[in-house]
Amino acid sequence: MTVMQPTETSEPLIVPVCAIFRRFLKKQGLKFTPERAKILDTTMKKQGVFEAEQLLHEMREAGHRVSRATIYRTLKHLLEANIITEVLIDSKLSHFQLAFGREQKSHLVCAETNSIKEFSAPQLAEIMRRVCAEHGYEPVSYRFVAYGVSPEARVADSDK
Amino acid sequence: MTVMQPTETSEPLIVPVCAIFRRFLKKQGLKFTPERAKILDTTMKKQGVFEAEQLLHEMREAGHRVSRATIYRTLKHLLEANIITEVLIDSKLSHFQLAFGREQKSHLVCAETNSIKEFSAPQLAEIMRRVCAEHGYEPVSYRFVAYGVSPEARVADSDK
DNA sequence: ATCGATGCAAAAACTTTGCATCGGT
DNA sequence: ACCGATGCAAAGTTTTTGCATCGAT
Repeated sequence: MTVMQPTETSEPLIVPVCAIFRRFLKKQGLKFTPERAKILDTTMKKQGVFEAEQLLHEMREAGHRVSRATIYRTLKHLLEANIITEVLIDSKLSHFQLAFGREQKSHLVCAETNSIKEFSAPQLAEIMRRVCAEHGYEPVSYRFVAYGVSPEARVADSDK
Repeated sequence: MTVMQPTETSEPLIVPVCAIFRRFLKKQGLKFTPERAKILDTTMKKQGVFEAEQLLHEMREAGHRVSRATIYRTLKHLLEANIITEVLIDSKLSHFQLAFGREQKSHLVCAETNSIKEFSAPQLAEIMRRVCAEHGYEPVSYRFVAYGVSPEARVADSDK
């Protein structure tokens, strides 16, 4: 699957996410291990969406010895800690993206090629807050994916 | 994926979805079989989101002999025909919901209990159209899920 | 010294596919 | 009659789990 980079580069994180994660773990009575540190580290360098297996392979190529089980287990904690979020791109694969200390990114997916573009729309957070308020919920996060047919796909279509 | 705008009615379905499906199948050179009819039928009676396995078990309990393979294959066609859409509720499971001839429904998910509430927000379609326009995409559909902590979950929390 | 974490491999959960046969069009 | 559809079981993918050992606090 192709992932296009966001057009606007997001500035480096000011927030020490690592400290946030440690605090989260401690609060849950969990431990901060070198494996978790390495996974968080690799995750923080990610642009756009990524998958668990992808992360595993990248880490192994980088020479880090981490098991598949630990990747999955840590990803769950990062999700719980709201450091990453999950996005629905297509069926059956879990796609993650960084969330903490960043503006929430939404995705524009080409309905034909499945290519992914990121975008931001502050209105979305607004809608989340409003809907939560209407139901007495405490807002946490949201996910928005727009599907459309890209110009490239339309060109390809007319070739047929 | 084929393009089909959601209509903006929340009224009961006037459109004979069955005919829509038949037309879709014919256009693709596919056949309308009794199994597909039964699956569509069961699907149309669904409220809220559902899973493939769930559908399979319900159909079997109702005495319909349909194979798991056919369920999955048909669900794909219903997705293609934009009669159902897919929503991300939590990891790893594909959740579907009726889409055709209905206002697009979004979901408010409790971050603690995973309970799901539906809601509508016309602004979302607006955002989809705007983002698509900005990128030269032809709008197809969108998905929005808001996560928050429900009042019930907060009560349960304070019990601890 | 605890008790959670890790790695591994096995298991589970979900989805797809090959193949022989059946049945819409 | 053709060619797609079905059911079944096997295979494929992605994710989880049991268990013995390790290591953070």
